[in-house]
Amino acid sequence: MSHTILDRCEIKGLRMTNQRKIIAEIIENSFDHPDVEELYNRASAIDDSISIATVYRTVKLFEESGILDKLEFGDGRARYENADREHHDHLIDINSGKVIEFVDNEIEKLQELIALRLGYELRGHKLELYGVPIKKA
Amino acid sequence: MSHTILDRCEIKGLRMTNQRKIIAEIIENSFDHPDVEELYNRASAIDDSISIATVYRTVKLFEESGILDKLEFGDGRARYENADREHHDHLIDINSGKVIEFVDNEIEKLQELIALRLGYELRGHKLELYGVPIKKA
DNA sequence: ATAACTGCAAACCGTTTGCAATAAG
DNA sequence: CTTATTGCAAACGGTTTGCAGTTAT
Repeated sequence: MSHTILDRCEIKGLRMTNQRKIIAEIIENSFDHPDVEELYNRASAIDDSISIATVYRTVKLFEESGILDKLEFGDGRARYENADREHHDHLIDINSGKVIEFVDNEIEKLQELIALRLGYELRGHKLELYGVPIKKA
Repeated sequence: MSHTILDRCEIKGLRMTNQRKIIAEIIENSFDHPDVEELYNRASAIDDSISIATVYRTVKLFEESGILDKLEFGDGRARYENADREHHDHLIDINSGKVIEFVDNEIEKLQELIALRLGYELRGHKLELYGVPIKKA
């Protein structure tokens, strides 16, 4: 990991307001997977005038700029994580909703093979294999 | 595929109203991936007194009975397909939203290996590898 | 200075639910 | 006949948006 989220925002030329800096820093230092409301709670603890609309607008902007990845775990809430990270997977405990990150070299290799296999077959569209997100195609 | 959706509903002892029969038959004969509103449109064409609330209640009931699988492609709308089908995957065209079904033996084998690998490591909870749904764990 | 950003509150959209009327067994 | 199911419309929860005021550059 070379640059912070803030760094990368500035490199992209995004106008860095106080609110955006706070949100960037919170995500930078969050190793769980807070949804937007939780981000809003954490941001409010630092600056209680921040609005949830701004949190929504900010994570959307950061995602569109390739700075964050949007995660959808099927519970109706979006989560965002730093896009500049080593590849890893997520396990979702269906009972508790808890998200666990993990890396498994064996699985890593298998995913690599799936991506390769798909990349070979696809052309012309940006596609995603449901379940196994493929970076490009 | 041995039994129709209707058959399996009756085996489960579900009370089969006209509305439910219509919805069951529409899903049985849909080889695209209609969302709930599209199911409602197709059902309305057969019986225009059917309400969208009933469609929602019915697909939920069928899913809870293990008759349908719920698919979430991250566009905010749920889709349902017959649970009694050979394993297959879905490709989502990120530009058009179109869903393409496919089977690839090579990928099939790799998924098998991932499931095996995960099943070996997990215990106690029903878990899902984000991206690669695992039937049990 | 001025264009982009913010907070607020209202709107949005997919989904769920309370209720009185209806239909399945 | 009895209980589950329905249609309707209102409510819900996560997210987006119009607007007037504020802030970064």
